[in-house]
Formats: sequence, structure tokens, C-alpha cells
Amino acid sequence: MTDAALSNAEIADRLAALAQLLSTQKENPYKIRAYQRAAAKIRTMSESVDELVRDDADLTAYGGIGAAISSAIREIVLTGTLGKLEKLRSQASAEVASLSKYPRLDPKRVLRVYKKLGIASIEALRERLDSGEIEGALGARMAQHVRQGVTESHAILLYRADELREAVEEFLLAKAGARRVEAVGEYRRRVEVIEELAFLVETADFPALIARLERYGGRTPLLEATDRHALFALSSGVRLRVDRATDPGWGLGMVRCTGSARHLKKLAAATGGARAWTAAGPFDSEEAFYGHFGLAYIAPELREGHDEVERAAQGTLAVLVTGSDIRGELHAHTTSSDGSHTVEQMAEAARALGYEYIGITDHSPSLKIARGVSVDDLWKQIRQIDQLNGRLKGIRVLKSAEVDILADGSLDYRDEVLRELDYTVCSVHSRFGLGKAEQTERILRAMDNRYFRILGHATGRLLLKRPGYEIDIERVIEKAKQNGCFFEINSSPDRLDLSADNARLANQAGVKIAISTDAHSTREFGTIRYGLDQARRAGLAKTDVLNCLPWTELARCFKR
DNA sequence: GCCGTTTTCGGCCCGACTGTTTTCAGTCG
Repeated sequence: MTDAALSNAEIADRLAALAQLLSTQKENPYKIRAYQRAAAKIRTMSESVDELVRDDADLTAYGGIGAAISSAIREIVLTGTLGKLEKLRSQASAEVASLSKYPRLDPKRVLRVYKKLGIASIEALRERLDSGEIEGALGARMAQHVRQGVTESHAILLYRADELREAVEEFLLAKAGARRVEAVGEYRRRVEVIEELAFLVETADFPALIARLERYGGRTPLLEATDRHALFALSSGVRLRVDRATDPGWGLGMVRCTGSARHLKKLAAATGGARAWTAAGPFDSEEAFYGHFGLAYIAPELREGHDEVERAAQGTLAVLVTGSDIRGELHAHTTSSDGSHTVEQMAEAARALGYEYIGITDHSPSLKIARGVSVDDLWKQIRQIDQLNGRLKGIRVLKSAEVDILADGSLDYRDEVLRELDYTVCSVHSRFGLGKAEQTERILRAMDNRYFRILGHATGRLLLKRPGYEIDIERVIEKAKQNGCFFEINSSPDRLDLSADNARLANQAGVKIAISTDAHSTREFGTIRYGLDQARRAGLAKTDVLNCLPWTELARCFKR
């Protein structure tokens, strides 16, 4: 029995290392994934797993932890090690064993890089990554994998930060003596990838609050602390920042802690600087603060230092789109392709959300893996939707498809079929490796098809996984404007594509944008909040958003 | 290894295409 308590991160690292070693053997891949899942679960827990074990708690109550992993965790906590792990480690080659310190690296892929480039160490791996040789020889995705494995990355997706925020906030209020807590920083600005989860807190005893946070998830390393802020390394990787509310009144602290550096600089320039802020206070709210300096309230999502301060002074800030402005969904899959609910189930769910219409956009034939819909089956779906519209009250089902843009820029259904649809969503799903010029030409050619309406997930990026294909977005926007085509903000939390920056560009060019979920089940309609976040960051008003229009007006937009 | 459960073992997507491949792993939704 050891006395030193292990942090959740240290326990998770051992399980991840075991998964890593198992993956180099002919082991059941589902077993490997089980260990990885359990490790990930432990990293997000606010309770100390070490304490849970010593208190004889039932770990199998947590999702992803069953009898075997539960006893492995007990062994780790009580002996400080894991026999199975040590055994595999002693049998592994030096190259593989040395990867244990990098639990995010996939040994099989690393070994491929080693072989290809004739190297055998992490140091060499780093060098070849920095020199661009890995990307050159093995592609962008491999380079991305290695980069995330060897560099200390703190980034997490916004939707993961949402879960984490709830847990940390509850901990601060219930266990760390905070009287008032609010999330601030890039999280509150709804930035799609978060490196630092920040809170403004009001407390009578800040040092005690820091001490309590150091016990979060067993042990959370304190990176820096002053009498007004503290920075921690959460076991899930992301940084946790806590700022003590020092200004009289809550409003000024929220302004200071929410805006980006660029926003705060522009704000200071427009209002006489931070000294003037303190002198003019206290402010109970941010509205009071902005109002005092003759500025309209600036929504957190806009506080990036674009032109929001000038606009707030002129009174020309857009009234940002909100969830209640959304009248329908324009990108949704069903059991006809790779969705898990039928057309009727999706329609019922859309109606329950108060939507007026839902477009059914199943995949086209080329996308085999998603069971793309044959021409015959699309005809059947068209007739089925006609029947459904005769029967269903309170929701209109739109006939559509997510049509593949083929490598040569042609669309994956013939015009005679496309003509029968109310509109189309057209997307690139193949040949991501084309060069920027070719990829751009491919999309421009597709937009010349008279049935092209909405460009689906314009860059194909998967946040923290894949950079997306390269396109000249300005040329594509220009073409869309000429040809009466539109964009979507795909709300899938790991796409968010268009990005806020690209959506801002499209909007400035006067091209309307759909906020779509790409839902593959009724549950996924809920992800629209992430698309709304990015639309608001792009400064979109409801008049800029395609699916804020009633169907009659939308139908006019779709005429070409 | 976990889960759910028609409570004892099967499912946990998956299948065609791509590439600079040296005979198959990675990739796309």
C-alpha cells in the first residue's frame, strides 16, 4: 500500500499506456478502446478516483468502467503500478516502450513514421515534424496526429468544455467556497476550440479556494497563482483559470475577463483606458458599463476586436441571431442513408421543436460508406415525402439531398433528378488531397450547375483531427454571390464549418447562410446551438440566415 | 473489456476507393 495519492490524470495515463501497448499486439481492438474510454472518463471526473478506491466505492457505477478495469484501477491506486502494464512494457521494444510518456500517440502509426523516415526516437520524431518531413512523406493527417501526440496540447472542443464548465462551476460553488461564479474568456465568447476554461469568482477566501481546486480530480497541478488569479492544469488537458472579482461591482470584472486582448485594447482606446473604467464604476452589469461609455451592449461572441467597438459607438451592431429565430432545418439524414431515424420520425421531431419545415438531405450514390441513395430510391423518397406532406400537419417536409461534388466538379445525380428537389446541399466527401487551385475549381464548376443551392461544410475540417481541404474561400464566395448559391454553418461540434471568420466573409459579401445541424438522429437537432454560436461570432442577424425565413420566402431564394 | 439484456453472449458501423503502395492500411460520413 502506498501513501502518495495518485491524481486522476496519473491513473488515466497508466490505463492509456496499457491500451497503447495492447494496440501493438494482436489484441481485440474493442478491448483497447475500452481502456482508452475508461482513461478518458477518469480524466473528466471531478472526484478523486484515488479517494473513491480507498473509500471502497463501486467504480463500476461510472460509465465505461466494468469489473476488469475497476480492479485494474484498484491495483494502480493501492500498489502504485499495474502488473499487466509492467509486464507488457518489459516485453516491448525500446521504441514502443518509450512512447508511454505520450499516451496520445498511436504506436503503430509512430512505427510507420520511424520506418519511413529511418528514425527511432521521439526527439527525431519532433525534429522531422518541425521540418515538415512527416507531412511531406506521410500526409497532413499523420502530421496532425504526431503534433498532438508530442506537443503539450491543452485544446478541447467547445462542447466538451460545456460539460467541464458545469462540473467545475458546481465544484467551485459547492466545495470551494465561491459565492458567485461565472464562466468567462474564450469559453464565454464561444470560441470553437478552448485552451483555457476561465471563471470569474467572488469569494471571501481566495487562497482557500485555490487550495480546494488543487484537490479537484484527486490532484490538479497549480501552474501559477497571485492574490487575484490562479492557473491550473486540468487532467483533461485544458487549462483552468480562476480570476478573483476585485473590482467593486460585477460588471467590470466580466468585461475585463471576457473580451479578447484585441477587444480590450480597442475598448480601452475608445473609453479612455482601464483607469477610467475603475474611476467611473462600480458597474453592477456589463450593460451598465458599456452604457456609461456611450456604447451599445456588445454580446460576448463579438468581443474579438474586429469592428464591434466602433459599431457599438455608432449604434450599428447587428441584432444577433438566436435560437428562437430558427424556423427550420435544412440538412438532415434519415435511415434512407446513414441516419438512424425515418423521414417521419425526423419530421415529427422537427415539429416538436416548433420548426415550420425540415429538409431531408440523404447522401447521394457515390458515398458508399454512408449508403448513398440510388436514383430509384430517391424517387421513392420523393413520393413518400409528397404523401407525408398530405398527411402531416404543422410541418413541411422538403425534398432534398446532400449531393456529392465529384472530383471533376459534376454533381452525383443527373439534372432530371435534381430538378425534382426543392433545393440541394452539395458537399465534397472525397479527394481531400487535391491542391488548392484544383479543389477551388472543382467547387466553382459545381456551382455552375443550376441546381446547386447550398455548399455543405465548405472546407471539410474536423476540429483537432483534420485540417480540411484547401480552397480559395474568397473566390468561392464570389461565385456563390454571382450564381445565387448559399453556404451553411454545419453545427456538428467537431466541424463548425463555415468557421466564424469565413461566415463573416460570406456575410459581408451579402451571401445568406443556413445554420444546419447535419443531424443523423432526432437527438442531434440539439447541436444547432453550436452553429448559432459561430453565426453570432460572425455577426449574423436573423435576416442573414437562410433558415430564419418562412418557407414562402425561402422558396423564392431557392429559385435560380 | 463494456454493455444490455429475449440474464449469458453477441455487438461494439462499415465498404469502396486511394495511394507512391511494394501487397495493404488509411480514409471518407
